[in-house]
Amino acid sequence: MRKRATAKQVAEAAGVSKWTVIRAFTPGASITEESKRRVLESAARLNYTPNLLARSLATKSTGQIAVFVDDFANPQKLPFLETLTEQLQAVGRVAMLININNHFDHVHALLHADQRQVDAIILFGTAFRDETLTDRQLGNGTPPMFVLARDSQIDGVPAVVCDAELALRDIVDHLYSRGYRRPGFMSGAPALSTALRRREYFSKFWSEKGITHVEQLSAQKYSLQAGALGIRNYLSDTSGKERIDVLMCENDILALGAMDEMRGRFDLRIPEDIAVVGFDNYELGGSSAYSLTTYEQPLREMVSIIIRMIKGEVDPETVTLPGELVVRSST
Amino acid sequence: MRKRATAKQVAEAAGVSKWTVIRAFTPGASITEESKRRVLESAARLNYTPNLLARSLATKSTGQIAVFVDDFANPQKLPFLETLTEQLQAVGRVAMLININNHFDHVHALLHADQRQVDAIILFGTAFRDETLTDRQLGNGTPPMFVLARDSQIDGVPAVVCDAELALRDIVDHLYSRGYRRPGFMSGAPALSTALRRREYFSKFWSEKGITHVEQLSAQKYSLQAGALGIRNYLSDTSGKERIDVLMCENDILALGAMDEMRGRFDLRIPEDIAVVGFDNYELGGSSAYSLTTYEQPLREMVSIIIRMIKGEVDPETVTLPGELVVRSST
DNA sequence: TTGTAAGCGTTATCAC
DNA sequence: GTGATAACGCTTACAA
Repeated sequence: MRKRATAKQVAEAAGVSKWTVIRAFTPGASITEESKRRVLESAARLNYTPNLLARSLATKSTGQIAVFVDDFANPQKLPFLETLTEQLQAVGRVAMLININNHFDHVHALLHADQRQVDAIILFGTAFRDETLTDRQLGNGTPPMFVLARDSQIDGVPAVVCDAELALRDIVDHLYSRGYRRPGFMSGAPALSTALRRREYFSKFWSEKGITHVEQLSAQKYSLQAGALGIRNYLSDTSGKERIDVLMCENDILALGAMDEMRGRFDLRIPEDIAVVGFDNYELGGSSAYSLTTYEQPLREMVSIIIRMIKGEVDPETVTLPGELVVRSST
Repeated sequence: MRKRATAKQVAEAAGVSKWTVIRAFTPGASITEESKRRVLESAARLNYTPNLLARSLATKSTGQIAVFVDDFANPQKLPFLETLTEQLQAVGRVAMLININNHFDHVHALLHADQRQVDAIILFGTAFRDETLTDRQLGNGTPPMFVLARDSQIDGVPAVVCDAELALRDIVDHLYSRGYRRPGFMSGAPALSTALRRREYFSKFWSEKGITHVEQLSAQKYSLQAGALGIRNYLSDTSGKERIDVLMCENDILALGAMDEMRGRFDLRIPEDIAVVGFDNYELGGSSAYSLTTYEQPLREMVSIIIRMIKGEVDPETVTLPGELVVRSST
């Protein structure tokens, strides 16, 4: 059975009251050097550390931030999680990682996080439906929510995203200057595709260049297989001369899956037969096997801003940040 | 300001005592249907849900499991985290994701987790040094620890791992039967390499087949770049005829990095010039670009067992589980 | 079946 | 600067 020392025990050992013990552990509290020394000494001897649980109950702030994730197939989640945990911990917070896939429906997860008194909820999902969160059955007490790396369609819930308009303008400019004229766009989950707005801007900027038709491919979800299937369906149905000359995929994973399929099953050369563009700058896309042109999100800044919103240092408003085009030999 | 209804308020609204309210929310408590109905009704109206924080303080059990991660470069962490969170949540627990990289040294993280009264700690790291955790400065009250997916060198801390002996026997048998006779092994972080024991068994089984020399390559850490660098150093220093004919990498990421380098910079064919084997069965390794022979860990079972240990349903003892060889065209 | 008293380990606030 | 009182919201006895 676990047994931890409490402030009370330390107090007795040090010959002071438990409130003095608390003061010794409260930066800037008014306490004499002498008392503090004695308290810390006894504390060390008894192996005492404050119980954050009890503190949270009293202060009504847990320092715990729930992070909702629903798409573990995208390896790009990992660097985000790394940065997120790192920056949260740097300001004394900690991440509660909550899987909102399948069985764990969102409302339930929300309820659970709420019951655990988290200070905030970061929606770092991909395919979740905003509608399920819109009504927020939890009444007025719900912890503040923030959406990371996709648009928010929920009223009063701000998002921190990479600026899709800037990104797609850069991408289309690049492709146009490379001479491509028959663009295609492969989207993943329908719900997210609208939220990311990548497809929308892709079409818009092509049409500004006089190219009004963008071939639409759909992968239904975000995975290698889905990307492969998406391009396979298209290529099987379309003869060589009618094919697109460049394919933009909604993220790198789709792009990698599509590239494999194009080369492995259809013997196409990239970029000679079809060029490919992704989004995210996932590490493996940069390998010589793929050398995928892509767009990098300003991960650290995005995370940093969302944390400052949580801390209340920045007004909770949707923020879009510029990313960076990464040109490689797939275009 | 947040305001949640408390059991007391619900009690007043329902015209009962707060303990009756508790009972209505405690499965199997003795309470009349009538009381329960009235309580739940008031609770619903007031939007009441139990405060898990207060409960934890009273019960001395938080249902929170700290997961220590120090290697976010390996995408294989993601499916593990997915399974872990899924299974934890299925039994009413939740994962606290703790980054123990760089600045966040392990002892500090341990202390922090302990102060938050987590029920258990899962060490799901790669390169952490066991020594720093061995003494466990926290005294006797430390939450139980478990190591996931690598060996434990800490006294009294059990590990749940994929059986390296079985795995390497299968792998070496396979390579031998394919006719390879000049094996090389690329290891990553020195600390982990010994913990994984893959190198050790690789050499052992080759030597049982009469091949006593295994070329040792080192990548220092686990990443694409490290894998690429490791093989580059070796190939630059070794002329064609003296080269190994098969390279086993400690995990898939190293293998993918090495393959890129072998093909991109040295124009080698895989497997004709050098065959490659990885470990983990990371999804991308199965793509046609790599088609990497590898070994799959029994992820779900590993997670399941560690959770049962946490719940106390299984004795906390180190467990090794068999995985499965996945043969593809890289060998 | 239900109500009461005591306790979990802190913090906030006010006297001294 | 220090000690005391009350409170945070729940659970676990135990008594009615």
